[in-house]
Amino acid sequence: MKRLKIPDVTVHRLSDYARILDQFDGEGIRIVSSDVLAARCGLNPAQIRKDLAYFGEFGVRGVGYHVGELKENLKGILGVTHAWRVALVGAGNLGSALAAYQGFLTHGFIITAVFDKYPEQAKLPPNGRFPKILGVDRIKAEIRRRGIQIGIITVPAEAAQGVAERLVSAGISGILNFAPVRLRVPKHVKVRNVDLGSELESLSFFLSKQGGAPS
Amino acid sequence: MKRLKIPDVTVHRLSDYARILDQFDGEGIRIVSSDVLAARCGLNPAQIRKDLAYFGEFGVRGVGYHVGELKENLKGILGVTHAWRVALVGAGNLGSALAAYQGFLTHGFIITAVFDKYPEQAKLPPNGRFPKILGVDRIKAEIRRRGIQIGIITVPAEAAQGVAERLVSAGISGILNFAPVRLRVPKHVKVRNVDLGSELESLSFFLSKQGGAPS
DNA sequence: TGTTGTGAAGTCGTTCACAGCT
DNA sequence: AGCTGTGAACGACTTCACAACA
Repeated sequence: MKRLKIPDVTVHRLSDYARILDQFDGEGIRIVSSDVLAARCGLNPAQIRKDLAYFGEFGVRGVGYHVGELKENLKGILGVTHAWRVALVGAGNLGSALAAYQGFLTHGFIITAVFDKYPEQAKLPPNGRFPKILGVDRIKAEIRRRGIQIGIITVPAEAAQGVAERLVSAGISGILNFAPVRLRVPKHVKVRNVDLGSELESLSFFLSKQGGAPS
Repeated sequence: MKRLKIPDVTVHRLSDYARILDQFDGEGIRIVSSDVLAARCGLNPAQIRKDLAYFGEFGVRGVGYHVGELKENLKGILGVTHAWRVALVGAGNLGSALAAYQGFLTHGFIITAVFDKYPEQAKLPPNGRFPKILGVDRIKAEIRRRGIQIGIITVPAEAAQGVAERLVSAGISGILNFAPVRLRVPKHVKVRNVDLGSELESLSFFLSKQGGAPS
């Protein structure tokens, strides 16, 4: 086992592996080879072995990997053996949807607080299982009080940097940012950007090249 | 101007450049150097020059780039000089929010049709500006009739592959996929995946390494 | 025998450094 | 003099190919 910087792409693939192993597990498959796993991910088998090699030796030569065992190992590596508490800032359309979106729960992330600049005006999630929406001025206090570790930013671009600073000063060091801006944060803070506009523009680019010009 | 394969990362950066040039434009800045632009993006200046060099020579040596001109050029390259018509499949929490989300419009993407397996049960967007939700069985006919070019998939993982196939058979060749599965599509079809769970797991990984273990 | 784990080779994207223009 | 455009150097990630081994 080596102590190296892990490439971002590797971490993302680890997520994929874990999800696919879950499926195999559900199908009653006990052992997989890197070949089979690679086919399911659309990757080269050596890629998988190299990714895993960053963290140890999980396979059995001549046999393959034990599905359940590898899955548990991956969960441990990803840090999702226990749930993380998440704060969501910006309860507009997108933010409210994420708060209501079940998808996160299965991955071990619990939205524990929701903040908005105008808590009264915020669009409420369709069901009532979510915490009351609080003003952004309460970010620092509530995040500390509730032991929240991850922040999701779904405010307009202009407000994103300010929110990021509040989150950081509240002690958060992981941010999932949906605003189309590059946040400036201390280097101990990890930011992942999700820019839906940019994703669509990327599709637009490829479609244009193929002659499928827009209306 | 060369005819090469453009790296995906380059296309994404072009989006960034276009957005930042828009900001400069708004600030009344007429000329930028690759240095200034790079600083704003957090990149190396040579990176920007290389990215642009895939498509032509847009700058003036000894001077820099004309903001408005470069911006228009980038929009042309990205294919966003005219609006694209988009279909959204899956009107659950996430899908409804995207339908209601204004962010796309500014980028020149118009959600022209929304489909769901159970159109009556689907959560309606908060405002009434959006098309009636149609059954997934009408995908092919409606997409063709309305000349839709891009599909967004926000259905559960199990349903995503089937939806992708319907979209492709309707003639769509660009898909933005929010379901956590690798879609199998013909190679003329471009798929961009947005996996929110995986993004959070990636944050989880980095937080765990830093000792900020979850609850 | 079959499949892992891994050094070496290969590929692709980034950064350097400077020639070429304005 | 200053900044772009670009070949060459570099670095990072991927794939190959095979030794190690159950």
